[in-house]
Amino acid sequence: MQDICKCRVIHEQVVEKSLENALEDQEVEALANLYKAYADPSRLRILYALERFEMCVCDLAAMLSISESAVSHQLRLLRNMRLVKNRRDGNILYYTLYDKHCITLLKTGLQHLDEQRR
Amino acid sequence: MQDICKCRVIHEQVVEKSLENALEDQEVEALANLYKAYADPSRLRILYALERFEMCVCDLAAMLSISESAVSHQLRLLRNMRLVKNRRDGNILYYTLYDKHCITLLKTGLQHLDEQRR
DNA sequence: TTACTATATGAGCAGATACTCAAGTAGGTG
DNA sequence: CACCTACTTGAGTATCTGCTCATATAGTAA
Repeated sequence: MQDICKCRVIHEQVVEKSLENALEDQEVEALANLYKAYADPSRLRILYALERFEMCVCDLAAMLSISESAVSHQLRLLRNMRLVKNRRDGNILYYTLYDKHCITLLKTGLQHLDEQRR
Repeated sequence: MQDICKCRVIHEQVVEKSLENALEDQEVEALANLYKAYADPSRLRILYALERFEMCVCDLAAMLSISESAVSHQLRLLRNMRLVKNRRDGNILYYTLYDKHCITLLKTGLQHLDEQRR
């Protein structure tokens, strides 16, 4: 009567066990943010290109056919996520992947698509 | 003069080569959509739980503490992306992962976070 | 048939996201 | 110093997203 919970649970044990095993809030949040970083065509192209070449902002803008400002905004996000880093040479900033395992998730995604196509 | 392109390209060769090597529009789009499917805490929890248990909509709703309608919307997205499937038993729909490699991308993400923590 | 259960679906809305534009900053050059 | 270049940043905006609510549908049971 005073139980406000409207959940009608059909398989209570399953729900309990999955709650025991569930990821922590913080971890799920961080994981979702990681995927969000990859969940945009422009950012995917940036990461994919930076695997092969060190590039500056205007190079990336030319490659993507979008404004340098737009690229810069995306790079900030990727920087905050520690997926890319930059080094300064004069007044040009050269961007590269933060480290090698940044590309692992991208390749796993491509593989997933490839396997799904069959 | 009649060249409308405003791109000032500093490293023309790099831009050319990355364009040659670039992913196709369709492929990038599909890849971004795949990551989008994983880029939400509720969906991540659903996928993570379904790796271990077959669950119905109201079980998932109870587990996530969100409405069954919300779960159903998310499941539709995951179904469309071929990440989950269902089987009917009476009037209960039991959801499972579409196949084993649906969880590969999730585990790769978790590994990424783990390596980044160091 | 009617009534019920489990789920799906469409409309609507608040918040997030990806861009543009304008202004700002850091380093180089005259 | 002034001025330029390469880039960053904040505000504004159109679109997208994830939810709620109300309604619809598929199967069960009487």
